[in-house]
Amino acid sequence: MDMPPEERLGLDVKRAEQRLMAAKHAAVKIAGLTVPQYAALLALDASPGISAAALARECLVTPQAMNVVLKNLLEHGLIERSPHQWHRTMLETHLTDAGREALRVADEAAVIIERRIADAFTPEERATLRTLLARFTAAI
Amino acid sequence: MDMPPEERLGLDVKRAEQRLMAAKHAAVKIAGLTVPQYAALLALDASPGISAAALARECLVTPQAMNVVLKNLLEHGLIERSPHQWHRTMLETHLTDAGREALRVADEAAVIIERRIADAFTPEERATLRTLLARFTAAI
DNA sequence: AGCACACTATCAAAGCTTTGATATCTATAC
DNA sequence: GTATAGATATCAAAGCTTTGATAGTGTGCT
Repeated sequence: MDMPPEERLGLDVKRAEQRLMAAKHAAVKIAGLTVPQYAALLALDASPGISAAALARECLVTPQAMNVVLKNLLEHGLIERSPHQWHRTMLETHLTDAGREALRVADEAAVIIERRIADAFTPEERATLRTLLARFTAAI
Repeated sequence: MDMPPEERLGLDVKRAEQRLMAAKHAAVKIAGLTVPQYAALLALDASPGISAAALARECLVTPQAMNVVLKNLLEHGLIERSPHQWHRTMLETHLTDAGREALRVADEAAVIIERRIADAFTPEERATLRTLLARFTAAI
């Protein structure tokens, strides 16, 4: 039960991620999107016609979670899903024009945040942070 | 729309936090707890009788979110809440014996993870990581 | 051909989180 | 004494996430 908070690096990572998510949430909100929706649209734009399962892997969530996100995007008319040619068990997902527009607006705001973060570090510091975080992840 | 992923540090932080949460989730699960429940019990153990609102601030969540967590803990008999003496609008929250035991079991497993992470770095590296993460947070 | 394995989608349950809105009580200022 | 401001709890709605379970479909091995 005794471990000084100074050594609990988990808290620092969590706090950083929490602040990042809060900022991104506010940013993409102006496009009427949530962060998971923005992430899905971004991946969808890079890989048109991708399946929901593949999209889930890309976004590091479970297929069920992605399903809910896609359901909401569908209801808002930002994507459309159509049955695949031979893979009858597969649904092809594509952005609609409204989806592309929402993504454009959201990405504009989101990039501002990422740029502000990136500019706060020198290239060497960025590399150091990435290396340390990679070791952090690997240690778990 | 164009920003090379190499410069998007947010992804690295998110991945690290995600892996950390997954590991902690598995750890505290053996005590029948979720991570937010574990965090609440930990803070509750450090500050007996604290109010739900104060607990929410401690755990960096909204009072509503904490309310749900406490409701579940209450149903599982891990905490008890009683009206405050003069602050009639306040509820004092305390751990039950079952709560203390669950916290003990969960913390034992959780500390193993934090220790494994801490041991993956030298003290200087730990300090560097904390500094960089602080600047990361501040930049947002 | 037949069978096992892997992948896809989807339903259900449980839980966390947020924003927004309400009601009550305390404390401080006037 | 009253009024305003701050704090507390709580209801409701919307959304994300996980684990568990079900069912159809494609692929490759025997």
